[in-house]
Amino acid sequence: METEDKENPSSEPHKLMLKTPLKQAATSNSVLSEIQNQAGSLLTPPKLNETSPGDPWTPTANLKILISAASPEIRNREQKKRWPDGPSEVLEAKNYLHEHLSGDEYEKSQPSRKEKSLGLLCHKFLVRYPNFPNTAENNEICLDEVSEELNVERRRIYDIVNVLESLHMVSRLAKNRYVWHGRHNLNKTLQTLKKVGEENKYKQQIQLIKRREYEQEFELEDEKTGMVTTHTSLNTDLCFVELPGMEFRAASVNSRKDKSLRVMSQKFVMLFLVSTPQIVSLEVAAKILIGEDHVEDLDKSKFKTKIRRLYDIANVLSSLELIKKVHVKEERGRKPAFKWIGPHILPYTNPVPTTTTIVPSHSVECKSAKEQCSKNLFPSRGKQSFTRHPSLMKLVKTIESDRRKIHSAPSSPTKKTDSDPNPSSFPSKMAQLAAICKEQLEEPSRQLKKMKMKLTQTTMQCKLASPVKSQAEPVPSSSQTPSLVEPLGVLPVIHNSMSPAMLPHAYSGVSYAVYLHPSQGQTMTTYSPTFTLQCVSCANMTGIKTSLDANSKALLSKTTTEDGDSSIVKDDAVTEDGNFLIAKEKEVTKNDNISEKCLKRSQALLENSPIKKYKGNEKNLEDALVTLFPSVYLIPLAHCTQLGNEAVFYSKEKAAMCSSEPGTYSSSIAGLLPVTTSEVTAVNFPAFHITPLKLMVPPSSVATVPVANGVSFNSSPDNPSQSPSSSLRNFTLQHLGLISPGMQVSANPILGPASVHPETEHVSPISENVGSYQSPYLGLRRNLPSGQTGKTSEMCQTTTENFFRTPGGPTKNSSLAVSSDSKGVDEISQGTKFVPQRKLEVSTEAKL
DNA sequence: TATTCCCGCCAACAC
DNA sequence: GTGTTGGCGGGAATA
Repeated sequence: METEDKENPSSEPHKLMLKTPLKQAATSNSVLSEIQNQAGSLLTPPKLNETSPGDPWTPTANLKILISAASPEIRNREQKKRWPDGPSEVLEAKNYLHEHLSGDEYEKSQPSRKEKSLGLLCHKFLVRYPNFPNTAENNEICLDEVSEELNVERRRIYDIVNVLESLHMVSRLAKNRYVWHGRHNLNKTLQTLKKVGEENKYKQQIQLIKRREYEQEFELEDEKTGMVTTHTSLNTDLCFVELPGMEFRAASVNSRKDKSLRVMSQKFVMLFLVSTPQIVSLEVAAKILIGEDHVEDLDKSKFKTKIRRLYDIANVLSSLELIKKVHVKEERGRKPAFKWIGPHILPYTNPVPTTTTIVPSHSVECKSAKEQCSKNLFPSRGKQSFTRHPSLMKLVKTIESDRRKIHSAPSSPTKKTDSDPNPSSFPSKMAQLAAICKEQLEEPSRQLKKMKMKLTQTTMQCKLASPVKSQAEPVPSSSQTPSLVEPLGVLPVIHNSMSPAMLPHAYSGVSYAVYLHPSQGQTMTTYSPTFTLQCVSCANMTGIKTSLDANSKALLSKTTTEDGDSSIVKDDAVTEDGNFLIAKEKEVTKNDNISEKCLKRSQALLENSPIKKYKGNEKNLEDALVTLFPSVYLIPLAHCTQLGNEAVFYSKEKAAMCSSEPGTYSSSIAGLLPVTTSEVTAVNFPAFHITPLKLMVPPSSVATVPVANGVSFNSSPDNPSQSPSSSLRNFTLQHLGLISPGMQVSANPILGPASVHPETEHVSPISENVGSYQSPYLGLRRNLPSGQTGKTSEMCQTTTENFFRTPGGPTKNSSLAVSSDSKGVDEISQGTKFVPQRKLEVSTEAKL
């Protein structure tokens, strides 16, 4: 039963005409469709119901259309009517008419697939409406009308509208009627989607899938099919994400939402927003979407169907210029993928009192910011418009709570920092950690006073060296000099990879807060033993294993642009709507010259490690995902203080960019501050020689203080032998004063030799201290209940993201400079790079 | 051959 | 019962 025939009588002839075997007729229709569209719906039946009995699709009507299109009068009239900014459109129509009416070609040519593609149709659809419509005006959309004007089945309009609705560019008013919102809500929607995507750990899912793919490539006997297995699905079962005032009113919202195109679209977008680089292959997306739809039902046909739908969605998103098609080349061939070209959304960066963002107060801010999402999802004013999945409700509640606390002025960490540089004013947990550090280092309380002084000093230095400016500066190579800040000169400092904004402060002897970003738990940044800075989660061995695997996959899946750039970081930091920073997607690519054998070998080593026993324990894997805290940030406290009022923070993006630098060997998706061995020694741990090291560790990251270089940093994934127990042991021993802080009990018999970085030979003992120093916290972290920490991690995410945003906003340019300028490290480390990867090539193709 | 995705059947749902 | 909505998959066009 084709209901369209019933509900849209006038379309029936059209439909029949389309079905006609006569090529010419079909061509005419197609051309007419184009003409109608490009000319601004020249015929524009007011409404389908009001369409004149004279069917527009009769030959006579077609002729009228052509005449109308060619007539300036009619065109102008219609243009005024429908195209406020239509001159260009009229020109297009002219060209189109000229192109199609001046010859026989168009009659001979068939309407190609492209002409009828959903993407083009969506483009036509979008052209009809302004990006930012005047909300005061009537922006209603009649689907019948649109389908009529665009000369397509209404079914196709549904496809478009569903995707647009998923982005809240339209919302349903009533049957057959929608209201056009344009891009007014787009950023907010993307922001929300990103948050929800993070909450649902899509990033981890992607990595899990990639990891399994990788394992399959190496013929792990346990793997049977290429399909996603249950452990790849975190079973979040997302429902449609709403925005206030845009509650969904679709008829089938309750029954079909699970497989709804709009929900799929949202999930698809989430994948882009949470992944780094923001390239998502259809295969991975399909697996994830299927996974959430109960993987047990998965079969080939389901997969194919999902792929089809993803194509539909992707075409619309492409028309919206949010994504573009690329191809990911792998060993096995080319895979279709899409790359996010829309705004880079930094979740919940909407104007927040700057005084609330510097130091994350663990108990308050770190309850995190789902509230924003929640408020977006569910306006407090009204009732929910449709049944929502319980899990979503749960999520929303948490979000609401988090947001409330983020915006809670009294808990503002910045305030404390600004008003009182005294470390004692930090949140209690931070203070405790700092105290632990002090104790471990056998540094008396005088260090605090010293730190105060240095903070003050650094504040002045910060004023001299604008963080924003410095961020924008290219990072000098190893010879980089701390321009405005006097290096303490305690230890040699090599800045081949450090953020320029941080360097001066680093040299200034500023105390650094070591922060591990909880939101990047899956993005273990190192696999190579030679990583100079490694992020560690020793919460448990499972965590290590999982993160290692995930990271290896992340590395493997690093994409390289078609031109073969091995390190590309783009930054087009802009602001949009003044609401939040939008940075162009950063593409961080890894070196291509690392053989997979190395990876395999490393994995084999891993397999031999005690971690192996966890393999196959899917539950553990999932749990581990929650407990990973791989990213590290070194935050000059003075810097933070200084920048607090400027609402500029160190961003994980920045860190991630830095991490892309060869010298860091870090995953592009990891947030870390790339430092060389020397940097770590001299700068990042001034506490050992200069100022107290202050650990600002959110509750979720309590135990993770991963700062070290290759060898000394032996609790990293590349050192599987460094078990949590080892870390705990070291910490305990050190804490009890049984061993010195610089001592490290554990050894790395497995990867140790391979992990020797050329520079590590010159590593001072302090570096080693660093390595051992962090272990205690890893141990502490391990003691935390995984569930609790995982949740806390999430809750802290938003706050920490804000907090650690790079001064001056996204400053990936500087990172780009870093990449290009840091040849020293590159050269140094090249020989020992141990970055496993599966080379992926991304080639862009202009879809339309 | 693989990828892409148009097309329309037809079922769920609302009225 | 009628109309709306949209999941779904065949299969053709395209690469």
